[in-house]
Amino acid sequence: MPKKQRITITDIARATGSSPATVSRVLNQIDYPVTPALKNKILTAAKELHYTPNMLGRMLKSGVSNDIGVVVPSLQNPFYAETVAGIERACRQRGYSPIFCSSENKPDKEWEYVELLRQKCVAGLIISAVNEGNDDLLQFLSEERNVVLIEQPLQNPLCDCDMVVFDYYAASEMATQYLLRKGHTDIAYLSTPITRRSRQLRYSGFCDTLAGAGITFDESRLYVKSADLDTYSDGLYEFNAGRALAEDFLRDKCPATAVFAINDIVALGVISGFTEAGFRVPQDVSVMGFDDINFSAMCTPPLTTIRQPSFTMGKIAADLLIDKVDNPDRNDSSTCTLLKPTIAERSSVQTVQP
Amino acid sequence: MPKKQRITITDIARATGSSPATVSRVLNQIDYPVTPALKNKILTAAKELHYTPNMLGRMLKSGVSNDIGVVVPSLQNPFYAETVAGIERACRQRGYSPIFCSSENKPDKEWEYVELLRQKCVAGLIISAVNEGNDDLLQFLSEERNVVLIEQPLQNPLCDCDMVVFDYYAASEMATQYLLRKGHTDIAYLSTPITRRSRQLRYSGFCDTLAGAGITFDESRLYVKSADLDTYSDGLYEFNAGRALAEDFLRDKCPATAVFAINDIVALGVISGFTEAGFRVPQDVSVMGFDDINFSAMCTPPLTTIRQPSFTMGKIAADLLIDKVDNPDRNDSSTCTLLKPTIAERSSVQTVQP
DNA sequence: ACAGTGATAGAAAACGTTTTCTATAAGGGG
DNA sequence: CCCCTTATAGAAAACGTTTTCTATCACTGT
Repeated sequence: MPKKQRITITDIARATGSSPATVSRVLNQIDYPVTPALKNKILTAAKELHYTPNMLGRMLKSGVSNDIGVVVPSLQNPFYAETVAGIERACRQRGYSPIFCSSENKPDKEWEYVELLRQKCVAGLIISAVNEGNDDLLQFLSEERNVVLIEQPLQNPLCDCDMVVFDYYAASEMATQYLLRKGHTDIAYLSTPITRRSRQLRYSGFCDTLAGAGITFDESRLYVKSADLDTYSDGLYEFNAGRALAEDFLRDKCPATAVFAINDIVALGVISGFTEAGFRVPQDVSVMGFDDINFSAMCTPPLTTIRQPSFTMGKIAADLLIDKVDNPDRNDSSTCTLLKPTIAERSSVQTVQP
Repeated sequence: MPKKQRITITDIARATGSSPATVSRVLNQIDYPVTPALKNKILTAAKELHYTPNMLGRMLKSGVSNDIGVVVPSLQNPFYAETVAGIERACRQRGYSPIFCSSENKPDKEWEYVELLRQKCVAGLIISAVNEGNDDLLQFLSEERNVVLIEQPLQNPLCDCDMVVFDYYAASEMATQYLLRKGHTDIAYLSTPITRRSRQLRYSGFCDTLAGAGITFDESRLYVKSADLDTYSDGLYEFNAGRALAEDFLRDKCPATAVFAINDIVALGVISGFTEAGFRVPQDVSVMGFDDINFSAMCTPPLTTIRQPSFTMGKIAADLLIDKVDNPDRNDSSTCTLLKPTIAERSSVQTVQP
């Protein structure tokens, strides 16, 4: 802030008749002998002049800021909001500041932000990458040490960097098995386009589990509703897709006892569509969500869904990254943490009536 | 990032046999005569050496970063998530980067972040202040030029700084009038503790409007549920309060035809509580929300509520702030933008049956 | 008495920019 | 032929730190 005049370390040196070097040493509590008298004089001077250190100077000297760059698709999506909260928690605890950027799922924006953060000399970077991103990004991820990839692995196997990702396949397996256990053998899969890797994993986990139970998934039970990506705003885009999917489903005369939605927001849209058409959830049809965003516990009926520990993911990723940042000498090979899902059993899935 | 070795402006100067000064001038497209030949040589060198500017150096020189500090209570609360999205949009458009901090509604954290952001030499600050904050903060807000206060005004009238706030009183008036128009004369007010100024305004708007219609609000219809602030996590705290409030309300034998909730999340909790007890919304009791978070459109029944343009608020605040930052010479007096509410009429409020 | 040591503190360099100031050459007007 | 301007470009200072390198003491042990 361009105040009247900022107090610097040199001002304090002048005021106390000492030197910037000594002031710096005192203020940073560095292990260096300074007479208690002078030390006190400096400390009180700093206090009464209202000295605030200028991080810029410090950073320039050391070449690295104490910021952690974070690139996620959106801060409005509650799923990422939780992740980001976990990241912020870990960063603040350890003396770092996160800088958040919303890529809006656009590869070019994503890359733009990565470059911006690099210019700001962030100490490290956490990124939930748009599917394959761009080539520069892939190269960057492989070359750069202080990077952690979160949420989903990239498809490109070349890219080796630290990752903290969900076990989407296992999660989907778990959900499907739950539905089977509840007696559902006729399950529809409702989704927005299955493009991101995380979605492919979910879908195949679903199909494979059915197959394992001796059920071949009838492709006619796969409902996919595309939508204009330009209207992307995490607000209602997926919710509306869910409503449209519900319509399609009902137009086919409700051909299943349960519906597995690609995520909670779509599930909410589906429930909305069903309710509006006079179908009750779960009495007439069960709905299974995916993610367990906060609101899944708040809606009516509360959503039975797969819990992804997104806060934890953020926390772990940030802690891992900061460990690397704080120990620049250590040079372990990349790790890949796979986060296990749990089931949040609530009221939108019912045991099928014989 | 501590890469092998970062390319600096000096490297380019050396590579092209010129000087840092000239390189800087070329790269920043400053109006200064440089022979086209040299200019080109520098530009191509910069490109093939993969030069990335070091913002730190630039900032140190100018004394100000191109960051905008933002302090809000929470990034998980969808209300602030939207605000923050508006702020990010405006900042990026104009070449600034927002730095978000979650105060968690704690005055000491709030102040801590303000100080941190000052150390980072942010160009300006946007803050949604916890009620009265602390004294240092009040002084800071009055003294500092590049600050914009959002969401709610402070109680202390001394504090003059730019503001972009909601007209909570008018909003509450509007909601109450809507309920009256729908035939509700017996309205209960369900709230978490009415501490923040924004809540006091809402409550008095409600009471005054009733009084204006010749109805004196019976204090027994005011339900307030406190909760431990330590367990504050925007996730479920207010939702659970809403559920508890619903219980209290029903224990009193549902003494009103409509319920006005302090905000949408509480309203969702109230609806959840009602539904669980077998009361239908809106057939048995109407519920009016406040804020219009995204999920209010997604729940069942969709919530009738007061729309606060939170994205717009963020956008306006950021634009205003950046205007001031970009014109350091201009020195207008403080402005106060009052954002007008609208009503989001959905399905949780019914016309009262005669 | 004298070199060696430890305590204390300042001087100066460095980080990567931007900007002011100075320097060189070329050209034009007298 | 000299002075003044203009075009061009480098030198150097500056921003606020941190850190390395010196410098001055006052001791100690011999």
